[in-house]
Amino acid sequence: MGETEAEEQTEQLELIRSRLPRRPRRVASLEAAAEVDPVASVQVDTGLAHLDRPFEYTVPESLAETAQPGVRVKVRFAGQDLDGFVLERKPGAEHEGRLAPVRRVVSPEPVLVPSVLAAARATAQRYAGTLGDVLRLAIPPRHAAAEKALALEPPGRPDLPPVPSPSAWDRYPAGRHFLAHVSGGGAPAASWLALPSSDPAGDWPAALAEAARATLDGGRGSVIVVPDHRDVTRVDAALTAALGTGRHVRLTADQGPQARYTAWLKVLRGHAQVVVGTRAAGFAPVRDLGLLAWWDDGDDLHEEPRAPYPHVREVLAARARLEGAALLSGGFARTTPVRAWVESGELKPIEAAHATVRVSAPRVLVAGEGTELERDPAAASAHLPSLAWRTAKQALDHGPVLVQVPRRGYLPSLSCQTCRAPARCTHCNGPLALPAPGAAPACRWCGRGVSGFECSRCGGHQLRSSVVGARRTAEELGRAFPGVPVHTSGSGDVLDRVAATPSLVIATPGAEPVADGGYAAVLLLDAWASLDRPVLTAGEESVRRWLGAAALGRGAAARGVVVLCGAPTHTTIPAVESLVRWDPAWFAERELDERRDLRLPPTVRMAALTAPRRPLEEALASLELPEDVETLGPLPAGEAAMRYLLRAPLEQGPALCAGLAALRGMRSAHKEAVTVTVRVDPPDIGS
DNA sequence: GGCGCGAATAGT
DNA sequence: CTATTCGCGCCT
Repeated sequence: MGETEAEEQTEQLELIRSRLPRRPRRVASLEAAAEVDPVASVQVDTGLAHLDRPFEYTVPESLAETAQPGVRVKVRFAGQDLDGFVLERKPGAEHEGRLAPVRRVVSPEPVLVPSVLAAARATAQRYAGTLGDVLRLAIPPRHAAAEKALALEPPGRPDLPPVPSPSAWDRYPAGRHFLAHVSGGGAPAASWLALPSSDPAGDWPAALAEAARATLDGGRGSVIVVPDHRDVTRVDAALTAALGTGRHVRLTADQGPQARYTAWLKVLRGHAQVVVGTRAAGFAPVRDLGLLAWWDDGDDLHEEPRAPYPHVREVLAARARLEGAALLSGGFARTTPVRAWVESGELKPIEAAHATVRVSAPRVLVAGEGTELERDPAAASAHLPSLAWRTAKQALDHGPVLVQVPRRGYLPSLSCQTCRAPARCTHCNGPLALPAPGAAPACRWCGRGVSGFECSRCGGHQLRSSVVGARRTAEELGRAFPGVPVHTSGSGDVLDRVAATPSLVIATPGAEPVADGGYAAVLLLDAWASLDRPVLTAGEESVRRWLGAAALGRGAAARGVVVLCGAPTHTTIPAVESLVRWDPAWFAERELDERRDLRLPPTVRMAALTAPRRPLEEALASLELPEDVETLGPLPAGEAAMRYLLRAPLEQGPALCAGLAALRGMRSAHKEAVTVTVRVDPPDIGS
């Protein structure tokens, strides 16, 4: 049979092979080593935590010129050909054994520049991760065709357009100082609270572009990181207005390999000195970096979802420190981490005077939950407070109206329709929830389905979903305002802009389209649901989303109105108050004070250690921790896994991370079967 | 992670 | 004594 024949063939083959002279274990480089600096220190991409360090190789004479620091190379490592970056060339080796030769220079392009290497190292340390992991985030995959197609030398450039005379920074007294300082080669650092502007020449993209222009006037480059693709488009347009064409590039993950690498190469080769992009752009190899800016610190898109999960804020701050560049955090709201840096003096506030705020920001009204619902049948059918309905109705005579609704399935918990008590499982008292949009309610702890719900407080039998999905809301609202065109913008289908003509725009947070001339009114629905989310950041996140939508409305001077719906009215809530007063600085300060009292991030450093019970305990036992680290837990985390939270005072953060990095190295070296996940600054820790 | 090496083990 | 397997440590 075929099988036997195949076996015989294999045997024969093996016989032949065994008679051939044995291949020497190490292929000695027949070629002489380079005369100058014959040793290269190479960061080899092994993917293994305990091998995350440089290894030395000899540089053959034929690669002497091309194997420069920063280039990609192929090297033999543990019997396989691996990729690596040349970190440096040197006359001699520290390694005492025999060195293998660099096998190939993949491309003479020095893609790993010293400044980016330094930032990547700092980032790896900050997050207890490996340099290899960070470099994978920082340097896009090579695209040979792009490398070949792009000219080596920068093209000649036209003069910069004149600087616009009313500045987008006019409303912020400290803003002009900041620009002058950057322009003069300094390294100021600031947290800027932006105000709404219906005029594109005065809005936040224009302000960021102006900052980049001031930096460029001083001979230095800029990196501007924004949360998403739509923001990139807006800032890109503003940069074109401020710099003309050819001075800036956009850098986003969704560009496709060739376009992305081409844009990145333009930065590396110095063709462009200004970059606008999403989070990975934070590592762009801009020459003579003068300014690192990011918009909307609280947007979770600024957090990289791949190990070691760095936040743009930390990457940019590290680069600013290492390169002596200015740092600018902009947003309508201020997050607690940014507030912490304001408090420590690392960032100076750039804020408008109260009088300016009153004119620029829209008027904010609060419609209580449930009140006035029944008086207007049209409002009731749309689940709108009557105040919100009347406001929208009036505003629709003057322009578009934005309705912000929470993301569908975002808060899937259920409550009693009658008394609003959280709905609990009759078996284990766990919270009831809709596992998926449209699915039957079930317990989040024991997984049992719900049959015949009865509220333990009032005996009610009706369940209420805290969140009304965007689609349903759109239909309901359409009926409440007959004859008005309705647009929706949400996950999957996001609108960039809407016209100044009357229309109803239903959007989820972060997907709100910009309206020409600003919205006549903005309705923020389900405030209660937003505030009640069981996460630490529920308050600041609510303020951020509300301000983000409200800032698309016309200012009070242009009769812009915002109605916050479904907010608790029986008590004052700081988040609500800060929106009404348009005072995000006050809220951030208050929120941070509270976190400090409770020893919660960002006033402490936290890390999560997640694994099945046994390896988790082993890992914790072998972990060498600085003195004041508290161990919290373990608590169940997902299926079959447990989680410890480690809490350290900020000054012991580096020591905590060093311990965690050592732990990962040890587990990697010992080939532990199960992975222990380490995450510094874990998101979604419960409140 | 993969591979080579040496110790341990089973087969002769 | 040799063939095979297994576990450990190293990788420049």
